[in-house]
Amino acid sequence: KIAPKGTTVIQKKSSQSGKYVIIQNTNGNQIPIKLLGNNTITNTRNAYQVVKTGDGNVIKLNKTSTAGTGGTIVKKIIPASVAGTPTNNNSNNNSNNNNNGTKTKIIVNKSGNLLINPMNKPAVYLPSGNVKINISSTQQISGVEPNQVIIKNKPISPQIQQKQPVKILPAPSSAVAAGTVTKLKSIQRTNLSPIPGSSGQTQKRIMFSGKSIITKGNLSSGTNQKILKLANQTGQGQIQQLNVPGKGMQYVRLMSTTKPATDSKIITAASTIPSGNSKYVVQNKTGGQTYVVQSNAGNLTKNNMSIPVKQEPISSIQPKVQQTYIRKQVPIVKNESTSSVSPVAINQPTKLIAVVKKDECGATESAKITALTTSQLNQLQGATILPGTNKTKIVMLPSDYLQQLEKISNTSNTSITPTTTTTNSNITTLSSAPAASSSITTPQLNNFDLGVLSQNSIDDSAYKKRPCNCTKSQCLKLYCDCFANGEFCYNCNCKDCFNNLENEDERQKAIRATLERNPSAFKPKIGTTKTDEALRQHIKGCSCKRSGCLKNYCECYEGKIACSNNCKCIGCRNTEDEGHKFSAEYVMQSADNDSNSAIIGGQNSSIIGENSQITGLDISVNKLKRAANDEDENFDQTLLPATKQSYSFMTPDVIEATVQCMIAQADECQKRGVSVRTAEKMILEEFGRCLIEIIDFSTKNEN
DNA sequence: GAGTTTGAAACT
DNA sequence: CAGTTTCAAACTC
Repeated sequence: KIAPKGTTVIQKKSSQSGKYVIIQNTNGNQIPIKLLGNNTITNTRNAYQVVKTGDGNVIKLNKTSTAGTGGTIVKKIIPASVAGTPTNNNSNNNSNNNNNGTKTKIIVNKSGNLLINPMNKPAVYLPSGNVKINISSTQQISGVEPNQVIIKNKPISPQIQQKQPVKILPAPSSAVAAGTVTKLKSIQRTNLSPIPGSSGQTQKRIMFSGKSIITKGNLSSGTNQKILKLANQTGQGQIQQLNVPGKGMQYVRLMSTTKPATDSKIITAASTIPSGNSKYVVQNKTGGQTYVVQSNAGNLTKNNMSIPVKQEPISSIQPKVQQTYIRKQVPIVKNESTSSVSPVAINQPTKLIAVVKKDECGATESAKITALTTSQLNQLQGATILPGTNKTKIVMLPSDYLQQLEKISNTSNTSITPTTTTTNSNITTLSSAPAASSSITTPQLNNFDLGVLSQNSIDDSAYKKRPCNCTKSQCLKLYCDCFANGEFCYNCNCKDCFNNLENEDERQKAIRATLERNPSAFKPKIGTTKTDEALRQHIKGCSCKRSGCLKNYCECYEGKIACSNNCKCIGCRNTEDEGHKFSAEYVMQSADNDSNSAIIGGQNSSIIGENSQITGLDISVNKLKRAANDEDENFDQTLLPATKQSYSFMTPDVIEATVQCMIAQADECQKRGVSVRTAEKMILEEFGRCLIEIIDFSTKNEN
């Protein structure tokens, strides 16, 4: 940080109370600045001195002289509580100061701003001409003791003071670029009109994690409690990790903003869950709100592209609905890069959308709603019971709890043993109360209570982030992929990990340090040229020497792009000229084990896999695969099926828009009160219409 | 799964 | 900015 202009360091001083730098301003006033913590006075350069404080701040001071023995401590730090009154008080027994306020002072005003009066005038509260230096409050910077100040020429950066849910723009992984990774993102909910009679209905929100079934409220007729299952134990006021693929770990906090609801319902009943579709629309029976949108990777696009889930401020959705829980996202770092996750004020209610987890045990995929009795709940260790009535409790369980429950149900004959009922809809209840079971498994769909458009719940793959294995970097260096992607570590195998919320301070420091080294450190490495959006290039280029840029050591190869002039590689074979060879080689190498093979091949690929319907075309699969990786101008792109087009057109925005249309259609269905089957049909037709538009657009817009 | 290779990141 | 070291992933056996 740069000291006020004109100041010079005249002495470095240590005392029992710490280290000081005595600076002299243009008026000859000597001002001591106490350094912080284990600060050190480091390099003395020719032109300036650099003072490094304990927290990593650097004060850069012009150096004109080292002479002088001044350095009278003019230490006048007025507590904020009393600093509101202009004062001339210099009570630190400094001989060079008097009490008439004519000497330079350092005061702290009410706002916690450090004021230095360099004009040798009486110190008054916020006088013009004073140098105003913002300081952080001691609550906001760790390691800063009371009465210590950090001098900054600018306010503390917002990401320190306010944790805004702005995420570092992650560098797109190669898999994402290929459009093949199952990815859960956010979808903005459309305004869904409430069902009449919803006014004043108290509702709760659903919290969820990628591995959880989350539901809440009591069932339509049962008196049992439901289980919310989260990845980790959590509860109101506690922070819960949510892994939002593509956005990394998101941390949410459950907070109560109102009294517990007397009776809340979100999922009231389940109908038979058909398979083969792509989404859940779960609606409050009485409130009329659509709460849950669940997509799965498998069906919507045939490319394992998943449907995002997004929060939306509740105020724009249902003002009359009383909000019980809100979601707070904790930021990673402030970044001007766009992010689909908008900052959310701490106390701003948000709409939460739940994801229903795939039943890992069942042969068929299913959603699960579980109900337990109080006695059972009391025996659930690790569960957090959220406020609710006796009839309605929300319980959050560790992610593996359902499995535990299933084991219990299979092995135990104690009172906790639940009655397991599996219905056609594969909704399993664990309850001793038949009423609850029936309420869950009723095949009747009441007023679009639960329109399940897809049976393919999201499995873990939808949340999979490649775990890191860092051992020495504490996951705070770019060596760590999680950190480099702006994500928290989650389900990783790292040691001494600091890339988590518990070490947010350290993490923020690391982020700042990384950005200091390279301001573009968190930006995508692979961008597009200005002239050709389709031509992706590694911005920095690789520097491979021995791999020929034909192995995943090479970032270009890993990103499935050819090396460019940006590269400094030696013996590169990853070029446009060798593109055919490279691409074919790549496909042959990767088809077997690459998860991306789902899109460009594989037995079950609906596009160009062995069972593909288009294999009859006079194009070999390999040629298609190869061409999909080529920029071969001689290759007839129109021969390509969705593979190529999907890169260009199935962008997140397009997918999001598509799903929005489908949600709107669902809303329309609900308004009309059509049957579920009709609703499914209408929504699928809407999906088809969207696809036609996309295809239409793609054929008209080659770029 | 252990050991080696590789190249980006970090450091000097 | 160049050279070296560190690091974690990719790769090999």
